Amino acid sequence: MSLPDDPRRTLAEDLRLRIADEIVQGTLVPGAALDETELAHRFEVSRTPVREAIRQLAASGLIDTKPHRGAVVARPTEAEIAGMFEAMADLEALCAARAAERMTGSERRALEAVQEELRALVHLGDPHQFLEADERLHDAIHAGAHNDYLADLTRATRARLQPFRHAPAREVGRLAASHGEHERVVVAIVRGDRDGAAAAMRDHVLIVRDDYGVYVAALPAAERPAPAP
Amino acid sequence: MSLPDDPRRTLAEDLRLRIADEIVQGTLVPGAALDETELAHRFEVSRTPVREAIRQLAASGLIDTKPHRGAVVARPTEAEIAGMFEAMADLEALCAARAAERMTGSERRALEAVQEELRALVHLGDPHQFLEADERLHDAIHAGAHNDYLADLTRATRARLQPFRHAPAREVGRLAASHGEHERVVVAIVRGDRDGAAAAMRDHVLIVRDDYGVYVAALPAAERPAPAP
DNA sequence: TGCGGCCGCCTTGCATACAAGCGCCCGGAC
DNA sequence: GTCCGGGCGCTTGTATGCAAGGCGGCCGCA
Repeated sequence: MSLPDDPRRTLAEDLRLRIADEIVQGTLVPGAALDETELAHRFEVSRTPVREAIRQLAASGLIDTKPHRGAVVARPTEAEIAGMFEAMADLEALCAARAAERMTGSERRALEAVQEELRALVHLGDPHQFLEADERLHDAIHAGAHNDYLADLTRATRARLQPFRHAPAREVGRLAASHGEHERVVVAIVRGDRDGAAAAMRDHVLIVRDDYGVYVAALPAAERPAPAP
Repeated sequence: MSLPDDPRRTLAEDLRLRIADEIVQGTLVPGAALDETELAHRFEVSRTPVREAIRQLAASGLIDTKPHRGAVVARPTEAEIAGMFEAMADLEALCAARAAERMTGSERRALEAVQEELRALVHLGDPHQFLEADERLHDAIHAGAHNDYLADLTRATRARLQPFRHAPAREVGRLAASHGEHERVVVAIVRGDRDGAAAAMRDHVLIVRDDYGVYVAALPAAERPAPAP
């Protein structure tokens, strides 16, 4: 199962990607402890590359570490999550605005093609495929902004919030609504309407945030994000 | 000289701060190689904590690493630098806008106090002290936005660009001009003028970027950032 | 019986030893 | 003379061993 997939990469880099994946996929839930020895055994490597992977993930914010006390999957407070959602709305809006100004013709066509895909997937009602294509749509917009640094920041923010966007997004009603919100964004971008694209994207992200809020409120208190640090 | 300053922190963390400092201060220039063994000797530690520090710095973007080929201080292309400046303008503008909306009364007064300090320092003409206070002004605005995540992103971006903002900022004429630009920002924030604060801050950052462009153009070709990746 | 301090285990932090990849240099051939 | 290929050295990547710090449990005392 855990053979060294790609001998070109280093073990530490490989582990970083795998652990990050387990976090954003939800296999490792926020608050879960990351035991170096256990991870080393699980991936059949020594502790050294595990430690390096953990350090990198800590720097990227996905996990929290305290000296001599180990690492846990980051478990931000409600206020921190709210702040990250707000920042994500701003960043995504910026990307959309820039994309509206700068996308090439073929980029705009590719964007519309993904949106068409999403339209089809709404009817199929498969949340997994839908979310995958949704990610591609956002990715196309980030790339269309033609600013790699901004795109990286936005993607990193999405990754950090991913563990908190998972469950609510699976509600069926959400798919169609999400598609409609995207429609406004895509139309504005293709038309070159910078401010419209930004506004539509911001609204979309803020709706996602509100959905998350509703979802959390329905959770038993023990499973909610920590209210205090 | 290099005694273990604070026994509470781990060596790796300490090294990370020290190396980051040498980069933003300009002691380690973009493109300089970071030899693990050499750093280990210089700081009188083993390679292990050095490696961990390097991994964290790589994750934060201050240095570049390639497998089996070591680490160098990040040396972004001209296009990448331009993109980071653009993103910084957007981020700082966002912070300013939020600060205009959300700063408390005492935060606004503190902001004005720093601006007063800067006014005095312009006349003294000491670039070092001026830049230090300038940093405090921006920091106060980041904090005033009341969104820690956004503030962190903005500060990280400033840190990454710091090596490229150093030299041109020392021109004497720049100080007075910079102070004037700040004045617009501070007045708008204190007044609660969200859009005005954002616009003024964006202008300020873009002027800094343009100054950098002029500075680079005057440099001998060999010392300029790489034009291609 | 409840509380506080001490001891020991388990985990992380650091050092060192070993392996493996990459680049450079030199030699040979065209 | 130039270009290609192989060996050597230096660097990074990984494993392992050892030390130190934190936390929980246990025991003693009030």
